This record gives sequence, C-alpha cells and structure tokens, in this order.
Amino acid sequence: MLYINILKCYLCRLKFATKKMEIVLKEKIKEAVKIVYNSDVTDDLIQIQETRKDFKGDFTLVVFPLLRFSKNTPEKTGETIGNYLMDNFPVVSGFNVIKGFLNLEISDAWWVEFFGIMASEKTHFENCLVLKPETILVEYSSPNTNKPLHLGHIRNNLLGYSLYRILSACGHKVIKTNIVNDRGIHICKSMLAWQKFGNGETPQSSGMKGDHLVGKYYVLFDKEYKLQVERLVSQGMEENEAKNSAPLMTEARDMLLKWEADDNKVVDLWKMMNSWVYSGFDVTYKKLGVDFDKIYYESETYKIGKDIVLSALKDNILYKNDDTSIWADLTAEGLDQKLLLRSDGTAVYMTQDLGTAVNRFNEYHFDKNIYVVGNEQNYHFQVLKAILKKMGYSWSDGLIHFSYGMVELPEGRMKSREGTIVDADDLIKEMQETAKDVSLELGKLSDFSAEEKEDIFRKIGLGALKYYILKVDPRKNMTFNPVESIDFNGNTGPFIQYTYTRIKSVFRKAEQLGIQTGMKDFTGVKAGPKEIDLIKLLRKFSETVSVAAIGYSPAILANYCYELSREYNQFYHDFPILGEDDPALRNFRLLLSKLTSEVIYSGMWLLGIEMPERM
RNA sequence: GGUUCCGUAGCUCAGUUGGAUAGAGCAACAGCCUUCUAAGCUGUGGGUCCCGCGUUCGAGUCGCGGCGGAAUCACCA
Repeated sequence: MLYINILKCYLCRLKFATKKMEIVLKEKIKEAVKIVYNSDVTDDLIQIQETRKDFKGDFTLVVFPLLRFSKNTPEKTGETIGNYLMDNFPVVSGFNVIKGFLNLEISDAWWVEFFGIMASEKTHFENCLVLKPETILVEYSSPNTNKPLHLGHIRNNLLGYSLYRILSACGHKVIKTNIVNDRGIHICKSMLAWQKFGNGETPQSSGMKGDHLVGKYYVLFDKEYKLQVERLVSQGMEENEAKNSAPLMTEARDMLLKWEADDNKVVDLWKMMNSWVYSGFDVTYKKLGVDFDKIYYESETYKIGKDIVLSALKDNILYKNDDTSIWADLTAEGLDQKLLLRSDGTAVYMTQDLGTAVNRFNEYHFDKNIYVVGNEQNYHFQVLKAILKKMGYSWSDGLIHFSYGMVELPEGRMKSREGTIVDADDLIKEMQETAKDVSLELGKLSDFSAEEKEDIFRKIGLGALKYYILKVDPRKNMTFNPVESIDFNGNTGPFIQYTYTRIKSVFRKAEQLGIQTGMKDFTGVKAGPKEIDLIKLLRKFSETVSVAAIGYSPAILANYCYELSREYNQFYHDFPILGEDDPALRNFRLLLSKLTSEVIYSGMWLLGIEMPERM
C-alpha cells in the first residue's frame, strides 16, 4: 500500500512537473467539485492565483464563485475542497482557509524537483514560443534628416529594438525597419541656411558630427526667418501674411518644388547633406546598440503614395477639390476630411505613409506592421488605417500603432526654442562618465586594463540609461530627471547588473577553490522558504516574456528583472553558497544562482541591455 | 468643442484577466562589512489609489458623470 502511494506520487509529479501547476490544480479542483458537490464547473469560475506573501501557502483558490455549488459558507467550502485535495493530490502538502480564500501548500520537494527540470531546459525561451508564428515588421526610430537624435528618439529606439527581441524570442519572424524622413520642407530649410550662411562648412572642416552640423543650420534658418518675420510685421504686415511671405520661406518652398522636379543642383546638395547626417546617425545607433534589417527612405516611397492616391481618385474613393487638391472623406468613419495631395501636386506626410505601407506589404506580406511612433501621432495612424481600409487593403487590420508617451523634463516638455532638448549623444556620454566616476570611487576594477575598464563603464552607463527608460510603461508619458537617472542604486539597471556580477564572482571563486559547479545532484535537499521564493520567481520568466510580447511592454520584463534581482540579493545576503558544508545543498544553491544569472541575463538581453562580468 | 491617453506615498514609478491588510525605489532617520563584490541587506515613518454614482460576495482595476493634465483635430513632418 505504501509502495503504491509512493509510486502514485512519483507518477503524478513526473506527469505534472512539466505542466503548469495552475492548470493541474484547476483540473483537480474541478474533479473535487464534481465528486463532492456533484456539479460541473466551467474553467472561468476556478480562479487560481499565487498566494500573497503575508499568508502561508503557494497557490490560492478564490472560493466565492464556487458557493453556488456548495451552498455553504466560504470557510466550509474551502475546507472541503482543501481536504479533498489533501487526500487525492499528494503534491498538496497542506492548506488553510482565510475568509473566502483557500491557500494551498505545495510540498517543498515538488518545488525542488521542478527546479531541477527548469535548470535542465536548454534555453529559457522554450516556453515562450507561440503556436502560430507571424511575420511582423517593426518600424522604429524614423528620424528626420534635419537635426540630431534626442531623448525622445532614444525612447523610441530602445522600445522598438526591445520589442524586436521580445517578439523574436516568442518565435515570430521580425523585421526591423526604419523609415527616414529625408524629404520635405524641413530638409530644405537646413539646406537653404547652409547654402546662404555656411561658407562651405563640412563635418571634416568643422570637426562636427554630421547630424549636429546639419542641425546647426536648421536652427540658424529658424533664427533668420524669425528676424525676417519681425521686420515685416514692424513694417505693418499682418503676422500670418509675414510668416507666409518672408523671403526665406518662399525660397524654401521653391527649393522643395525644385527638389521634387529633380533639379540637379538641389538634389546634389540634398544628397551631400543627408550623407553627413547618416554617418552621424550611424554612430549614435551603434552606441545605442540598435540596428535595422531594412531602411526605407521617404524620398523613394512618396511617389508610390502619389500613384496610389491618383488611382484611388479614379475609382472615386477620393475626391478632387476645386483647387485641384485631393482629399479623402472620412466623415463616415467618424474622422475628418484629409488632404492627400496639395493643390500644387506635391505629397504630404500621409501620402508617403500610404506608399510605404503598400510597398512593405507587397515586399513582406506581413501579418502585422508595428509602428513605434509617439502618441502625438495617434490621429495620423487612425487616418492611415481608415484610408487603406477604404481603398480595399484588407491587411490594414494588421497595422498597429505602438503609441508611446512623451519624455518630459521636470520643468515640462523639451523645447528647441528654449534649448532644453536633451541630445542623445550628449546624454550617452554623460551616463558613461558618471558610471566611470562611480566605478573609480568604488575602486573594484584596479586589475583591469584601461580598455577593459572603458567597456565596463560603457555597459553600466548605457545599462542605467536604457533601464531607466524601459522600466516605465511605454504608453505613459514619463519624466526624465537628469539627477535621478544617473542614480545607480535601487530600481536601476546597474543594480541588476551588479546582482549578475555578484553571481559571476561566486563562480570565479568556486573555480579558484576547486569547487565543482553545475552539479545537478541535490537529492534530499530541504529547500528553505527564501529558496522556494526564488524558484517561484524563476518559474515566471517565460510567462513574463509572453505577457510582455502580447502587451508590447518591455516594462513588464524590466520590472521582472528587478524583482528577481532583489529576491536574489536577499538570498545571497542570508545564505552561504560556497561556504555551505553539505555538498548537496551547496550544489542546489550553486545551480539556483546559475539559473538566476542566466534568467537575468536573458531578461536584460531582451531589453537590449548588456551585462558586464565584473563591476 | 470632437477624439485618444493619463491621474496611485513629498518625488519617480509598479500593481497580468476585478480578489485578502495597495507595493518598490529615491529622499529622511536607525542599524549591518575579519566570511561568496556594501552599486548590497535589515528596520522606521510616509496613502482620501483625483471626486461622485453604479455593476457585485468583492473595485486602484469594469461602466457612467464630473474635475485636473497631456496629445491631436495643418496644403508641417
């Protein structure tokens, strides 16, 4: 009899260990209700959640929904079900009922065994894989070529790149794309200012990064233009008219027309200045650690957009105004009229986005096309989708605007006029320097070469910056506080990196002492509550990745990494690892540490954050 | 005015499909380095979850109505 029980117990562990405990419990509880109350329950009535820390137990059944079957008090019902599980499901080692909550205790041995299975999985992403992988385009960055990247772009790039890694980890085929806004009146402004005031200055001659040089002339245009407007207003002209007829503005508009007419001189200037900007962007992208599989240029897609608009006009999907401008009427969709081609025939932003979307679909036949674009463009994407739908492109349902919030400074929005734009290159540099200062003060890296040290400072500085931005829910506007962002304690990237390096350090020490690591023999180990807490948290990794993918939220993953690091540090503080005399327990703790470091590494990797081996 | 998003501790933020006494970090104060990295750990204080009504066994979470903030509604991108 005893033998049979042990065998039964063993079988049920083996069978259930690889499944999710919640699912198994659900089945067992269904069975309990069937047998004890002679009723069939639907899945949604059985709510299992992890037991809150303040109570004893591992999983909790909310019994309120089951009262209709038991026709009894919550306490009695919980007790009945608890007793049934105790008798029929050996993994349950105890239970208690508080109010309407049945707290189930899972045997420590089960957790240890489950941990063994987790530790032998090849990758930690195995359980994240989706059944039906999709082809997903992720568009991010989308810079203008008239000024350098700033803090807002950093959030955009980090979100886009992390989204790429998270979706890929779930088995999707993800293509990273970037659309460069390389045409339009704003580009002409920089070009015109350079032509007029530049005296042939180049990145080489000035020693300036190309994107910064071009940005300088964009600002200069604005300055000179404002002076002209002021002058006209003081001569008695009305402000709006002055803005329209200021010589610099009319010249810029002329230039755009010439550009669209392929005027050689203008196109050559445009090519030269854009190439400056691109080489500048490349440097910044590289520093940020982001890249792209395919780069689109508006200058190449706006004509496709024009063709699409003209053909839709022929099909009477669009209409022509008296002044020959072309519009979409979206009032039936609850939106407004939208201009698609100006009366002079030139394209607008929407025109080229239509072109890009169609172009992309023809190229990739994507299931989803995710636009990582700020929430200031919510309306734009609503309109884009509506127009494509109207034009009969059924795949427009797969267009997703991943709308993220603005980055504000403590004193409000960044404004170029007030010079409060936080430049991407400057910020990266500052973060690295701060990392350097902190590291040197702590003085733990004295045996490293200068080059190795710089690499560590870079990882820490960027880790701090990336984590600071990614830990916030992408949909929300966030405040960037320059003082707080360089804090390396608490809920920060460096804290997580530090936890990782601590574990690495344990293994280095083990090697020095000749202690074998990676031993999976820990039979009979009695794990403590802290260790089981860690196992529970590690177990949640794959689920967290899935949730982050479905919700398009790297923040969920970032917060998970933090929680795991905190949990591990508590464990690390209270329990010896290498100092543990019992070899089985030492093996167990070593493996627990190893798995933790791997999960932290994987989680941070999905965020695009590099981990130093020492710090 | 229309549409969308947001409102949680002094500050910055968590809070998976509605669940128990709402959590972290920073800042403040008090402890812990002769032992695997103190970028760590432990403790104390700090809340009208914007307000009201509703839905129900149960609402920070869902619905409606207010209040407050942001974005947008361009022949700019």
